[in-house]
Amino acid sequence: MTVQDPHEAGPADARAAGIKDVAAAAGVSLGTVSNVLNRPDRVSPGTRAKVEAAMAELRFVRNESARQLRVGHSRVLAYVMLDGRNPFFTDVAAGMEDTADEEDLSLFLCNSANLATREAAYLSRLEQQRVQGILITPVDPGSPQLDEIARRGTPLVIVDRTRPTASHCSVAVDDVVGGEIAVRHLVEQGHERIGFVGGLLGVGQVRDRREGALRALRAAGLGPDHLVDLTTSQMGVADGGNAGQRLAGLPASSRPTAAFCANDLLALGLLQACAALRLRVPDDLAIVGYDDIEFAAAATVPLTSVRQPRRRLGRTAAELLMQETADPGHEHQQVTFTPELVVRASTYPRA
Amino acid sequence: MTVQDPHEAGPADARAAGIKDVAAAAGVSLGTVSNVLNRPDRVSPGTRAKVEAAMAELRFVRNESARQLRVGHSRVLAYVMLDGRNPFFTDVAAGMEDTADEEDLSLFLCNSANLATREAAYLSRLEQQRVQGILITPVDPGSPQLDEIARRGTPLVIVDRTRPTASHCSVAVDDVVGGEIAVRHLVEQGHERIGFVGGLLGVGQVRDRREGALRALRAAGLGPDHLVDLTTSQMGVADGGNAGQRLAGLPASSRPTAAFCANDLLALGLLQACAALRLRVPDDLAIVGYDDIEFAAAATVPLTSVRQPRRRLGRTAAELLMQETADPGHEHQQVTFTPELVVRASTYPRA
DNA sequence: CCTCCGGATTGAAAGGTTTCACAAACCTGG
DNA sequence: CCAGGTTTGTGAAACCTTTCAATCCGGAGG
Repeated sequence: MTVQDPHEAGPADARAAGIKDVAAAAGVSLGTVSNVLNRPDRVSPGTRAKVEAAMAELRFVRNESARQLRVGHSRVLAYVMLDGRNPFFTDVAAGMEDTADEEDLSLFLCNSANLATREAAYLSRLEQQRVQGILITPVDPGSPQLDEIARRGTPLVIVDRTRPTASHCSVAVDDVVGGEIAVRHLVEQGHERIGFVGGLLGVGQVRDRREGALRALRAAGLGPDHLVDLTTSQMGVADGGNAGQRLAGLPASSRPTAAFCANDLLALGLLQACAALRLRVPDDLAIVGYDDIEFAAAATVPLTSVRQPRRRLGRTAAELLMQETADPGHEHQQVTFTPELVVRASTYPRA
Repeated sequence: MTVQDPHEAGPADARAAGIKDVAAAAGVSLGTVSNVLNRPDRVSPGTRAKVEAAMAELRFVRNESARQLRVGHSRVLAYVMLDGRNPFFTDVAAGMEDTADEEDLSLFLCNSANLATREAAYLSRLEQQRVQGILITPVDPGSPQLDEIARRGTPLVIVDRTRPTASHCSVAVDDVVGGEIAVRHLVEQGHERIGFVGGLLGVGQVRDRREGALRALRAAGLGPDHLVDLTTSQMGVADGGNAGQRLAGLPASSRPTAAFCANDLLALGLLQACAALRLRVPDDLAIVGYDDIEFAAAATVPLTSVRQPRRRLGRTAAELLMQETADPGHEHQQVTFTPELVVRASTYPRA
């Protein structure tokens, strides 16, 4: 076990040790060192120990590029997320991490921040890196770049979006059902005039939720005129507050007794506005949000909300990706989850 | 520009085209194709066009592993963050992305989720990948793994933590000052008995904030007995609510008129408890939080909070990393930012 | 017409690992 | 003591790109 330079070589180590140096130091061949790395069971305990000692001594760090060049693919998965600052996506990512851990893969997160150019740059870089697979919540689900990547052989799964053609696996949550259970709950509480607070969210997620709301009303024998639209330009807290102002300004005869918000930020803003306007929640106005973000439960009046199985969404997406990796010729699957309602104080039964 | 297989080869393309195939298709040499890729100015417009056409035709995707093997380093930066679900870290990451964009590098995010083993796995994988540099908010800033990585030559910058020895660059925010400005503000509002709500946050961040609080009291001629400790086990919303219960239970003579919380989640929990306990904020209890997360401003009573320059923190960390990459022999720098107070309704002047 | 020059292009080496066919050493049981 | 089998170790080829010294070519200057 002789080592070229046993003294703690200066800060600038001559050159990082490779498998070759380890082999020399341990007095074995290249192939043996490689075996220690990849099939330890094929090498006798004695030599294995020698090799491992040499690796430690030389501070050997395996060169992943070389390995990858040889074997053709890497041990990493990537999730290109739409908005890294939105807790929804980080929760989805947490689910993917669960699966990645099990498979002993690394998950790298890329944040496109809703910028098509940045998304494109990430995708291209990931493809060049020959990552094992890509998970993505795309800025534009219709982008041809997604097809090209899949065609060239990198497995790709679409998350929280769907596309007309079944050219990829995808996982999503049924937004129509989400809207339906939210409003059905309100109807069951005796509400008959319901405000819908929502803006223009990409790809008709808002539209679907509204559609579900209408369906629930219809099931209760109530027409579409029982849904009062309070349209917002964005989907932030401020927009919810704004909608609250407008709602409070309606004549008592046409003012809703309950509101269904297309996401929790809107709902929180609405809640805040109610406090300012001296409207009691849920007595004067019941509120249902969407997403069940952490702060929904922590609001001054804990918020009833439609919960999406975020973590499971991520888990399933990653599992689909694994399937596709294992069998490139498989049938693409479109998995749809059903959301559930979490009832809290903001819709407790009216007195 | 002849191509082996011009018909849209079936879904299973024989084998991905390499630089060699492109060269053949374009009727030029390997080196020329490489030049088109790396020094387009060295090749005549005519041939360049030919080569580019061939690349498009063959759907050439550069093999990053091979490139990297040759040149020795990659074009990616990584941020190993402590908790991907905490908006603080994702904001820091956004700042890093700014810098990475400018340098035309990719930033990959890794979430250690506060798990030392997962962090170790990511670090080791990143080192094997020969990433250009690592940014990290470590689970344990004292971990020797960090030193080893730096010693072996991968630039590494510590984010939002400091360590005793100056063996790395680091960026952090001055928590003592943060505590000081928070409590000074409360003292200026006339409060003389102040509750400190905080748990055991890693590496004495909580300790520093408390230290700053004491300093502010001292500066106002008030002794340490004017700080009432409400210690929590964790730092979540529930813990804040819990602290609120205890606070409300104190005899009027010793009950604080204001509370300084070590983070905004605690503050929001406390706020919520106050509503339930019929304590008016800020009249009966003024509240200052820490971090100024998005929901601080959106709370029912908007929260006064200590804001850290998150994005700038990330930006600066990445810049430091760039410096270290450019000049490996440079002096490590410890950059410290100063937080600022954002005053909102939860501490408006008492009537 | 020859030389020389500079820009464009070429060809081969190098980079670190994995893989695989093969050799060596060892063991088992007859 | 040997045949045959198993376990361990070897060495060279292959993966795809970049780099750089060398070559080629067309034209300017003599």
